[in-house]
Amino acid sequence: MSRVLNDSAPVNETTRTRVEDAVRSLRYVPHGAARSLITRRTSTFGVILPDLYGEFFSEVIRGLDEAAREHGYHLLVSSAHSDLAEVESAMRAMRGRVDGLAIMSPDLIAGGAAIKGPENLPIVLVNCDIKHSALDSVSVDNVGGAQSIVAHLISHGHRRIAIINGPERNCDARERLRGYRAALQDAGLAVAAELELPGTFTEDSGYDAARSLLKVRKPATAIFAANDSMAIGAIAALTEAGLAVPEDVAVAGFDDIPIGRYLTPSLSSVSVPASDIGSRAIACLVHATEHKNHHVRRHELVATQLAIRNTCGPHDYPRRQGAAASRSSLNAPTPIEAVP
Amino acid sequence: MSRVLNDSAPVNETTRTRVEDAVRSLRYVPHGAARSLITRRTSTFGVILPDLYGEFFSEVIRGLDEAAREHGYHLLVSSAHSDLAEVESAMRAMRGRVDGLAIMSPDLIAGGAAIKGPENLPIVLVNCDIKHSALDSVSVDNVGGAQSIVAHLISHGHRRIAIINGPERNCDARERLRGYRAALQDAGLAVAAELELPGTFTEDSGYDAARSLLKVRKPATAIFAANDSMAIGAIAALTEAGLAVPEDVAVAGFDDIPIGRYLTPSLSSVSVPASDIGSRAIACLVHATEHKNHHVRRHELVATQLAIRNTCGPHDYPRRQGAAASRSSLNAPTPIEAVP
DNA sequence: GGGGCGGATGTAAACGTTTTCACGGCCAAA
DNA sequence: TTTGGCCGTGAAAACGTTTACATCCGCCCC
Repeated sequence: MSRVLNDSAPVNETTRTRVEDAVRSLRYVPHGAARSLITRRTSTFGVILPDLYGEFFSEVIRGLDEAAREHGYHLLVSSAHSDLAEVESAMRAMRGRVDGLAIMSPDLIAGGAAIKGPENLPIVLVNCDIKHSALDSVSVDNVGGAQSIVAHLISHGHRRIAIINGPERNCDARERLRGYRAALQDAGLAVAAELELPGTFTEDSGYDAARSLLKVRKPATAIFAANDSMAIGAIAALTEAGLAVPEDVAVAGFDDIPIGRYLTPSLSSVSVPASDIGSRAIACLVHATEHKNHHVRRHELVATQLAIRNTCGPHDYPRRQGAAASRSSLNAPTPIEAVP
Repeated sequence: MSRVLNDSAPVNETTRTRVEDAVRSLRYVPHGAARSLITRRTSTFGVILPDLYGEFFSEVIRGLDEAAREHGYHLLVSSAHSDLAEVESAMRAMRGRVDGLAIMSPDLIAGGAAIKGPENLPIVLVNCDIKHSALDSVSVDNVGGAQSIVAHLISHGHRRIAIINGPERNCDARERLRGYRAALQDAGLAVAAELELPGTFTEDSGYDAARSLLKVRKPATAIFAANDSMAIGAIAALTEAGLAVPEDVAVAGFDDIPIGRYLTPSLSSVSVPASDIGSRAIACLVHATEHKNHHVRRHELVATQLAIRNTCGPHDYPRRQGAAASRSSLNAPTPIEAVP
């Protein structure tokens, strides 16, 4: 009987034990779908992912997962959705199976604008471009992160700083470009078109971009790559061309992938707390379901941190903390510096 | 009407369009739970994960996810389950929400033996210890992989080869130890207790193990670490002690984590096709559901590959393929060699 | 012209829960 | 003694689908 299982009503002690015995002997387990049908809640949040999720997304998923478990929810994942139609089809498939939806789709053009829940299903946009007023959102502070690290390069004395950009339609890439430009303007430096190179977030595209950058008349003394993979490719191209990093050209990336600290020289980058993104997305959904989706929408921006290492030059920049005593360069993660 | 949506019966063209119009105008979306209830299928597989899933597990999940999508299934994940009680509680929570279950729990002691589905729910054990006859299983060929790479070290002329082992209760660790011993015995070498060091799969434990190994009277000339993290820690301890890798001591790991190829010297290891594990687990579940769980059980072993790089010594071992022309050491993954 | 048949559609049962309602005791208060 | 409320329990409705069944109509064939 449901009353003993859920403590939903007072029940006599003798019948309680009688029911419990029966439950045990029949190996009875309540049926989730049937319960969801009448209860109108599933204790499950849906997650819609882009095609290829690498390190970053799997960290986000971990954050989602941990926070979901903490709040007593499960996760129903559905991946490989690059365009709006696919996302909508996935949303349709999840109707009646989830209490809320986290959509991660950084490549979606104006994705948030067109997304519409079937009824009043709570939806949180994770790392999507549009701050859609009807939907919650959690995003990385790409602008701030890019701006900080470019400012850091500027503080090293660099005046000609190039950027290797990400895909045009990717919102992260667009925002990092904005941050780059903002940092230049803050320092009174001109934005030069020949120093803004296209890229596709792949190592190869970083390599190609750096090579084409070497052909510019007045070469840059520093390169900001919009992600770490491209930074790694760029460094390969530079060293191949006989240039030393960071002595001849400084390099900085974005994402702070784990590999970065093991490279020689170790890669300066912008660290984004990926799992925090996931947990904050879940927090949004929990809050939304508690208010039956009648709540004021939130647009959260999670702060990045500078991960200053060796590819951006000697450490004349004031450090927040001294270098930790370490056993070897191999397993000595560079201390991370908070963005001011 | 369900007939037009599912094409389950012939329906007149005019009524079909009439229904379709209504569906569109009412923004109607079928309710998953209700459908599952009557259909007795959910198009969803459950995945039960251990607490902290790193690189390896997130790759497995990707494999699961891709294969599931390919077969028209979703994934319901539930993590943080280190003991049997927790796993069973998770299984209970999934009753009626999934058509099958993939359980990954390498730390479970004899886990498979006690696991029992509520009804006849298809279950596949992923990387668990016991080959339980009533349940399908997909596991890494830890024994074969360890045996291969230790044999490789032996082929380099090493006679005293140490192992840094993983946690006692971890089945991967136990099997890798077995493979290590088998390789030694195949080569007529004695198994020495002082060369088998405990570890916990962490970088620190590898560091500690290598340090204690240096105190042995007749030190080893090669170290096989049961995973890459410990290998990295061990290398740190060796270089700190003034020993050169691989000249003084050769080192090999297991897992082939991406960082390995970026280290200097790059880390020799055993590559396990993590995402294949996931897709084969899904294949098992699909096969099981198609046969209503009345099928002969499978116990699949996925083969590993040797990833021979620089920490195990000069390449006098016959290579299957020549070194690929590469731009730089940074982005030149060492070609992977198939296990014979 | 009637019976049978097949295509199209309406109807009702079923899935396994939760929740609401009603009922029967029982005790306290009037 | 009657009335009202409370506790415990059984019965029934509801959730939103699918499926099996029944109905109806038009048609062909005997």
